[in-house]
Amino acid sequence: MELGLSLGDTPKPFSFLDKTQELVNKDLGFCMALGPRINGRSQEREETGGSSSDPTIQLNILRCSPVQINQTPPSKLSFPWLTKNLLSEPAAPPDANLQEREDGPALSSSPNSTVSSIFPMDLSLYTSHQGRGNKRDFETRLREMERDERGVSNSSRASDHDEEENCLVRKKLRLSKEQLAFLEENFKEHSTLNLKEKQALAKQLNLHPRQVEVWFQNRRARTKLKQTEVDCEYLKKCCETLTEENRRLQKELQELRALKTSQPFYKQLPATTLTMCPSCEWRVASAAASAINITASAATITAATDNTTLCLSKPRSL
DNA sequence: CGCTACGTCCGGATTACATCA
DNA sequence: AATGATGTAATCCGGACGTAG
Repeated sequence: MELGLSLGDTPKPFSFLDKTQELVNKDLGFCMALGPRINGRSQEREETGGSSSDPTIQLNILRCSPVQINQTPPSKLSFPWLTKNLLSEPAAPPDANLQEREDGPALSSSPNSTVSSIFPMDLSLYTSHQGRGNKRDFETRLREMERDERGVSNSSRASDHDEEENCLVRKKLRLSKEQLAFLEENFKEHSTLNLKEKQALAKQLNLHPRQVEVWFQNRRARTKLKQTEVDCEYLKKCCETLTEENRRLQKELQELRALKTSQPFYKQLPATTLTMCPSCEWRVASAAASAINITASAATITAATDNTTLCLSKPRSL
């Protein structure tokens, strides 16, 4: 289940408020909607990826040929270098910035892989140099390594791991513009990945599946954070509006109370108080009704209605 | 059928590094 | 060159869910 937070680019941040407009009109409240959880484990997504514990399926996926990838790509991308590079030896992506990243692991295509990555490899599977690694961390990495071993035969990665292990330096990967664009395009299509998509994406980007997974997790978190900020702004404005409304009504009420003490009978209301309802807004009528409750006896109202019929009549659009 | 252990994935919080002003 | 701010990749942790025994 997920919170019913709508996307910020919609004119109305909370789409479900359409159905509860009356509620919103009457009360300012914070609403949450519950809906089916949409993630990698949802029915339709999961069935494309198969069981996560099925190594056979993983192998079949990862061994697909470039042609297969082109036929069933995870996304309908049309990067100029994508098709070309999938079918040929990877050339450097059109990014000068990538040339500067040659201090990292060099781009290398796996001799055992039929799919050449379109991006330079810059793995950042590192060990903790501050003794922060724990059993869980180790197990997680081990799991990734094992999965990679099952599905991806990439000798260069293994050597990179060794280098990292020896260095014991935590390096932080900076994804290239192309990698980010590629990930963003995929994220636009679906914000979660099943195993198949994750591995295919990792292979194309020459990253570990874990890195792709982490990127999607962080991306979802950023999206949610951004949306929360948008919703906060919306609620803040609602709050300000209602505060102002409340202030105005309080003032009206005070004026009416003052009138009541000085002039107990509506018959004697000055004309100025009657000019406030040329459009007979329900709020005005409501304020007048409050005044009635406060000040008037039935007899007084009866007497007053002669002169103030319009103001005290039932609001038109209540 | 219910229970338990295990594996996996996710969200949220946090850390740590790279980059920029 | 030093430094603080910022962005973000990566980690940690707990919860939910599915599956096998």
